[in-house]
Amino acid sequence: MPSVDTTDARILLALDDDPDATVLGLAGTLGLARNTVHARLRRLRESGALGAPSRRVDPAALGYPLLALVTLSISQSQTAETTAGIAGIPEVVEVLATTGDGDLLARVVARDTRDLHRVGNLVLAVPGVLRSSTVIVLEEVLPATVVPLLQRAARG
Amino acid sequence: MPSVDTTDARILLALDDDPDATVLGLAGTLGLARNTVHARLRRLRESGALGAPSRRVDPAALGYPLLALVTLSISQSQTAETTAGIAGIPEVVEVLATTGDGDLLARVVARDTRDLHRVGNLVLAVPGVLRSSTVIVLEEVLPATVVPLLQRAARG
DNA sequence: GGCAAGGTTGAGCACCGTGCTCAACGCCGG
DNA sequence: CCGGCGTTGAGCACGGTGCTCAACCTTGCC
Repeated sequence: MPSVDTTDARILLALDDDPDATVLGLAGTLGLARNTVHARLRRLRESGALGAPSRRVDPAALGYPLLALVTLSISQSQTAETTAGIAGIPEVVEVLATTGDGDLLARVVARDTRDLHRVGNLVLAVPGVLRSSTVIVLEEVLPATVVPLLQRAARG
Repeated sequence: MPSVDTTDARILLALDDDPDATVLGLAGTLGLARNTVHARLRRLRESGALGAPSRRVDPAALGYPLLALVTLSISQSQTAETTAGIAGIPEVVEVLATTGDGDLLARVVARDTRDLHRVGNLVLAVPGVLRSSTVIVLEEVLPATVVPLLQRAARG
C-alpha cells in the first residue's frame, strides 16, 4: 500500500541526509540514472508523499526562545470559532485536535516566562476555552524525523 | 535582540510563501538587489536562524496514517537510557522533555489502531517508563508555522 | 564638517543543475 | 510472443548560482 517503494525510500533517505543534494548528486550516490531520480521525485511530489521543502526558521532567533505545550478543553458547541481564535494568536505555532480529556493541543512560543503567562491568558480569553494546562518544553530530546520509517521502507 | 531585522523577516516570509523561490525571484518581488538577498540569506543560515531546508515526507504516504501523542512518566534515576530507548523506536518521530506530571511527550505514528497498541506496548516495555497516556490526533488544526511571528517581525 | 565602516547596489563572470525530449534497452504480465 | 512500463543514456536551451569588483549611500564617530 505505501506508494513509496525501496528505491523511493533510498532517494528520500539520501535527501534527508543532505537536503541540499541535487538530482545529479543523488543519482550519483545512489547509482541511478538522473532521469530515474528525476521521474521518481516528480511522482513523489505529485502524490503528496514529498511536500514542498519547508525552510525551517528557528523561533529562538526571532526572539521566542521559550516553547510550551498548552492542552485545552473547549466547549463543544462552538469549536470552529474557538479553534480559529486560538490559531489566530501569533505565538500559537501549531494546533492539534486530539482525543482524550483535552480537546486541543497547542504548541506555543514566548519571549520568556512572563510572556508565556501573557499568551496563556490570551488563549484562555478565547471564547469557548474552558480549561487550559501548560507545560514548558525543556529540551527537544528527539527532533522530528521520519528517518527510521524510511530506513524500514528502504529495506523492504 | 532578535538577530533578524525587518528586511530579513520579509525575505523569510517570501520564502515561506514560495519555498522554491530563487534568490533572483526574491530580489525581484521584494525590490532588493540580488546581492542583498544573497548576503542576508547567508547570514541567516550561518547564524542558525534559517535551518537547512527540510524535505517534508508525509508519514501517511509511508503507510503510517495514524498520529498519536504519548505522555510518559519515567523513572528519574536512568533518564538517559530511557529516553534513548524511546527515541530508538522507529514509530517515535519526535520526543520532547517537558515539565509537569508527564516527563516526556512522544509523537508516534502507526499503521492503524492495532499497530498503535503494539507501539504503545513497545514504549511501555522500555526500562524506566513508569506510566504512559496516549491520545490520538484527530486533525492538524493548524500546521506548524512561524508566519505570524515573521509578520510581526516584518512590521518592526 | 569631515571621515571611516558597513550595508546596498549594479555589473559581470564561469560553472553547473535543471527540466525536458528522444530513442533504445530490459523486464514482467497478458 | 508481444505490448507496456520503468530505466537508461544522450543531448539541449535556459537560467540560477556563488563569487568578485567597484561605486554608492547611509550611519555613527571624532
